[in-house]
Amino acid sequence: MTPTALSEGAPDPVEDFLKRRKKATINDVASLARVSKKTVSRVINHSPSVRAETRDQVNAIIARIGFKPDPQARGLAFRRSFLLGLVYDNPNAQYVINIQNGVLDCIRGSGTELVVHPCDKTSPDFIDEIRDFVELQRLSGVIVLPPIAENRQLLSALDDLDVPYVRITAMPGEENTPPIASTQVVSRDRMGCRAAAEHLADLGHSRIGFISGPAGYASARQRRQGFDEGLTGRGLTLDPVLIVQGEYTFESGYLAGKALLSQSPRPTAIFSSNDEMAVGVYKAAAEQGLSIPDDLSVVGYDDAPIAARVTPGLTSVRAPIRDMGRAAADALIAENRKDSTIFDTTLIVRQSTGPAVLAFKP
Amino acid sequence: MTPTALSEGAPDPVEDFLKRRKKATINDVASLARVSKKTVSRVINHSPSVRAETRDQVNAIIARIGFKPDPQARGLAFRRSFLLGLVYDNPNAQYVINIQNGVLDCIRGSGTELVVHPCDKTSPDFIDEIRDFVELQRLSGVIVLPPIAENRQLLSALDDLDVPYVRITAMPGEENTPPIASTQVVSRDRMGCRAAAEHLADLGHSRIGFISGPAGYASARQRRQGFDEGLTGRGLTLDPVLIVQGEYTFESGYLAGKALLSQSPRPTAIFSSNDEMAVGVYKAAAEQGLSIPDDLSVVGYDDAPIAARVTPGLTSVRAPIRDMGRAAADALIAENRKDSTIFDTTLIVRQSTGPAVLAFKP
DNA sequence: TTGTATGCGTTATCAC
DNA sequence: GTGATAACGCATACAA
Repeated sequence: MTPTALSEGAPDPVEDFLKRRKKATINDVASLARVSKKTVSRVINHSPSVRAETRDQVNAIIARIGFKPDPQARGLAFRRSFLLGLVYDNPNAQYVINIQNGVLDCIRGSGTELVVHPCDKTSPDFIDEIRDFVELQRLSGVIVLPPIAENRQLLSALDDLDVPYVRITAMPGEENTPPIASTQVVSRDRMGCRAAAEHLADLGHSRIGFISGPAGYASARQRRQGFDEGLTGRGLTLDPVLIVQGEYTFESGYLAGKALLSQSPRPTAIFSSNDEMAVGVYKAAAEQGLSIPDDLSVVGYDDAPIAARVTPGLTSVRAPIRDMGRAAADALIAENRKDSTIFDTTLIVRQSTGPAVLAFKP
Repeated sequence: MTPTALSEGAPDPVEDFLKRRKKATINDVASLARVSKKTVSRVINHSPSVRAETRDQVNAIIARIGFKPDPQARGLAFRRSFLLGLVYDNPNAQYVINIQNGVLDCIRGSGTELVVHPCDKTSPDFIDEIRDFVELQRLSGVIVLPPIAENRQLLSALDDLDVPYVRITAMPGEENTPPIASTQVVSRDRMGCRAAAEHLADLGHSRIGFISGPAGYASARQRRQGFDEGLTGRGLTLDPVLIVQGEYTFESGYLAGKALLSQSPRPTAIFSSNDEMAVGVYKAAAEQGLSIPDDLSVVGYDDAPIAARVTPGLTSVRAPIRDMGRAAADALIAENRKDSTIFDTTLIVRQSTGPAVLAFKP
């Protein structure tokens, strides 16, 4: 039925309403559609127990007056908001925004919005602060990033709040011992590091430096383990003298690189547990007049934007971080909640790695 | 008064309540404090018309049972949420997260949370989409980033919504012609670029390449203008042949650098309108066997993390981006709403710039 | 200074 | 299948 087909004398109540230019509420829809609020509510929430005819009629009104349910009122009644929370204490801005972009990819147009909430894991009321955030905002889901995704206190607090949450981690299962039983989005850090080790071994390197991540980080453990496995597979082992602990920062990578390169004989290759530190190694190498990859091969982890920008391009292990963010959000938004998702990591070979024979001048 | 001091026979109603382990509401506070909901509400909202005695008594109960007003219910009644929106369509992840971190610095502990909402300025319903977001979430404030902070359609849409909003821009006032009259957080892009030009001129450079930002970007115009001013002050001018337009991306910087360096005589210095492109110039220079700064001086803009990480360190103009994010949030949160804030930019000299005399071998 | 009744916009209960 | 009424948790208008 077209509105203009109505008798000219009686003005269309819908047109009448539109002239008022007021934000439409469920009441307006109800009265214009000549049904009760509850019926409108049923239509909004796709309740099956509405006659098709009624439903279409209500939907027509909704479309005409441009009604959108108020998330706050809806949330109040539902006892939950339509917000996802991103909780992290991670100094790597690039990592955080990659995840964030993935999450945003997923929720775009879904009616759910993303609230970002960094925190300070060294604060005494770190847990309470997050608990308040989640509880107060009545989040419909929470995404937790490493390293606090490995914090058992936090996890059990989230369990208590019984809010759906997803952890992003580097090791499947490991920290999921009871009572923690959350969904995980996992990257196979070991896999890519194994490939990195094999790549270096195949280039003839045997004197290889290793810059690890900070103690207590699952990613640091996994990368170390993967690298070990790769070397072992090639009949090599990591010389304890050539292992330096870094902090995932540029500065720590620089210092570690300096320390490694001052040894005699010096390593012909260095694996750095992230790109940030790898670029620190670049600086250390430049200071010593060493050229990459001729005098020294370098491999990083993350395949951060900087890896493709430095000269020479940095060979690095890529994890599909944005995809992981997307998967995390999807696990929280999707109807049928998924189990954990696991992502492979792959070695991206650029120009920072070359044959050991060139570098071997003791 | 200590609770335990009460008569042992009559159990403390507060203790009684705490045993129930239910989330406290304003009703609980009211009944335990033996006042009406309204009085509790007054205390929460710091109404002056509450007797100090009553206030303290209510606050005591609030503290004991750990009551926190529900933002959703509060928002519903207030007709606004306690959320700030960050709206942007900016490919520079580092920039976005810097702003974001500044905003988060400011709102931490304020009870306000940040909702990030990227958008697509090329989409046909770009404006509508943002309007819906702001209206539906009843945001208490919006922060708009460049380049869409210069989009008049968007600005007037925000004006219509009469939501407090702050724009982050590179040029004070310019695009604030009526009816737009929003608060601005401004960086003096020209200032730093003027300094960059002077720096290069003082090093003896006169054949200087200039890589601009994309057409239509206020920042691109301002940086160009500042650089011009700086050269003019030193009796130099920009050779049109040595001006190439970039897109603020690494790739576009690489191509622009390649084009500039293929000229004969080639420039002895290149100013790039952001760091991303400047690093592209590094790559182009390396390919041509040119060493920085001996054969070529390079200056960037942003002082992004990468500027300090590449070798040699990139001389770059620094804008206090995080501070600007903080200022933007502050303008929206603070009691007495501020006017626009303007931030200076400064030249950070590193190792990528040197005397022209060395580079001058035509 | 304090309380009562009512509204904010939606959903849940339980009738019909 | 549909509707009247009471939540949801808090704020405002108006009295007292």
